[in-house]
Amino acid sequence: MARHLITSAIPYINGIKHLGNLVGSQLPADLYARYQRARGHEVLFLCATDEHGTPAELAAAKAGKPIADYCAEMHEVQAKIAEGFRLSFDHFGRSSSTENHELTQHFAGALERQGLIREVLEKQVYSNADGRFLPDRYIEGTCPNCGYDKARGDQCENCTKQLDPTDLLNPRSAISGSKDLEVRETKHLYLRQSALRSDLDKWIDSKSDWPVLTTSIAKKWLHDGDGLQDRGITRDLDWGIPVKKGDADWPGMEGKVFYVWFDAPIEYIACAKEWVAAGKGGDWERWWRIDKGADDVRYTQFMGKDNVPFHTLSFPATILGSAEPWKLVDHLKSFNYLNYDGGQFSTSQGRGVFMDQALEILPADYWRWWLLSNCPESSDSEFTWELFQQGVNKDLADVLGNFVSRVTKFCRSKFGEAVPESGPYEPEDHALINELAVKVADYERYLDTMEVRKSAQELRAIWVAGNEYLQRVAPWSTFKEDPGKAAVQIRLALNLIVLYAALSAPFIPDASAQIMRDMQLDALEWPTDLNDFLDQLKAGHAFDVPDVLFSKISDEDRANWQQRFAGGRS
RNA sequence: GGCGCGGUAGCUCAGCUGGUUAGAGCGCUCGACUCAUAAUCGAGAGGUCGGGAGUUCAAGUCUCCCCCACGCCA
Repeated sequence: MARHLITSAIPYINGIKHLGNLVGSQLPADLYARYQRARGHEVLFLCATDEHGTPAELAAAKAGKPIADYCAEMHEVQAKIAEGFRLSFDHFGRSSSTENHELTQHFAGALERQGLIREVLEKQVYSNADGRFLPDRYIEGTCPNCGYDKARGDQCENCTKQLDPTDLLNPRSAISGSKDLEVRETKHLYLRQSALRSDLDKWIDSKSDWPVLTTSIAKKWLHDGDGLQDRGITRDLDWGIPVKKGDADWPGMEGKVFYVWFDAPIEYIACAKEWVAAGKGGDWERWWRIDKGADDVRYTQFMGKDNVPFHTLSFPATILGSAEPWKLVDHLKSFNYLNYDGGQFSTSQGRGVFMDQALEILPADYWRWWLLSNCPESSDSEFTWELFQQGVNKDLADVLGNFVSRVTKFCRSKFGEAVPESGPYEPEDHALINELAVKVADYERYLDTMEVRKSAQELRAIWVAGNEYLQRVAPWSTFKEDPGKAAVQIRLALNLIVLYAALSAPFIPDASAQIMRDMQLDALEWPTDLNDFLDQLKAGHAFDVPDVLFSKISDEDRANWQQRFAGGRS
């Protein structure tokens, strides 16, 4: 039995995520976690909300709530939606947890002891009216280059020129609009990533099995220009993890917090501690400390491509730099973007389908299946309502759902609602079993290597094989001359339904569970021996004819949704 | 402007280290079947693999140039 530590990129606390976010990390991570559990492996699957930073503070202010309350509420909202999509996290933590406070401070202390932290005196814009330092992008003014009057402190959206906040003419706070700004000196801590460059380079080079997308992004950051740059790990904010070295105060850094990019990935570790604190597990270190039993853990991270630099460089820099025996990621699965109807999903513009809305209109399995079988694995991919409708109707309703329906209804009408009395399987039945054995092995291989689209294709082919078999042996004809033979065929077909429930569970857990209930079986075991597995429903085993497993998406629904989600989110 | 990933049948995509008549699903056409959610199964049509040049006995698959789309960065 292997041990799998699996993490999904942690979603930002600010609002509900769209389907593009879901398919880029949480959903494939869940597929993998469910599959590894089904294979009998020990799995710790973690995710959390990323709660620090200016956007969270502003969102809370906009909602008129204290930041801590806002985060707590939004965490619950996201947790509930995750549950709705059947994301099987062993724990869904929070980067604002006390566990993460302690660990983040611990890492900062360890890095400091290794000589990897340096202090830098920076000039930053302070807004007297807001009573706070302003991040570059929250300062607006007139672009000195093109005269655009809503240029941001980091870049002018109009002429795309990169700017410094001090370049702006008539600068003002984007938060309050106040022009009462001044440049103040403030001290910050920098992580000396440049000193870790060759270590990181060697480490990345050792990962020959990582996707090109992943390593090419990492290599670019390591080698472009002057190479990997040192980076500030602190900010002048109220909301966040106070800057300390371990338990000790950090002289000169009072009132400052760690930068969100520094504490967010550490939450992967802290989340395991939260998992223990929540009473769900007994020992988190055996997952994370290679000196305490984690040496046999295989750690896989899932994320969108925008998160790759943090996972290949920043977080490993934190871990390597600490010189402590923490577990580093073994495999990193990154995804491209899912586009929406010819454009991008946009949280700010409310364009596309958001996770809560998706669940309002259709069950989780519909989305899980389509998103996974069309996930943006090798390049950006496209969501359109036509493709979604076609995929769901054809794959789920026609191929799988209808198979379950035709078999159970045929049996009920000819033999009753129980597995009929019958003899052993015949050559044509064994031919199917042999064919399936090959397909199941392929399916397992694709899932093991996280080839998501291919695994979905293979699963579908396994469903199709059932329909082909029925068409080939035609029990409705056989029944007329030789009811006994038809009974054998239908017994195999009924067993196939159980096989489909077991194999499909990582993709469509609710439908699988429904099938198992209808087939009156409890344990959902993985089919390790197909001959045995497909012989488990014996004569006399009662079942219920299921309700329609997947109903089709009508043209009318599709048209309505297309219109409803085209514009901004109401 | 630099870099990155792509440009393969109407659509969405596979094609590893170059090697028989370029593949899948959907869509389309025809046929079979009638147990089933007007479902299923079979057959077929459909591509000069973005363009050009080169390397090679042989290139979608390697090299160079160009075009297009997207993304990232400065």
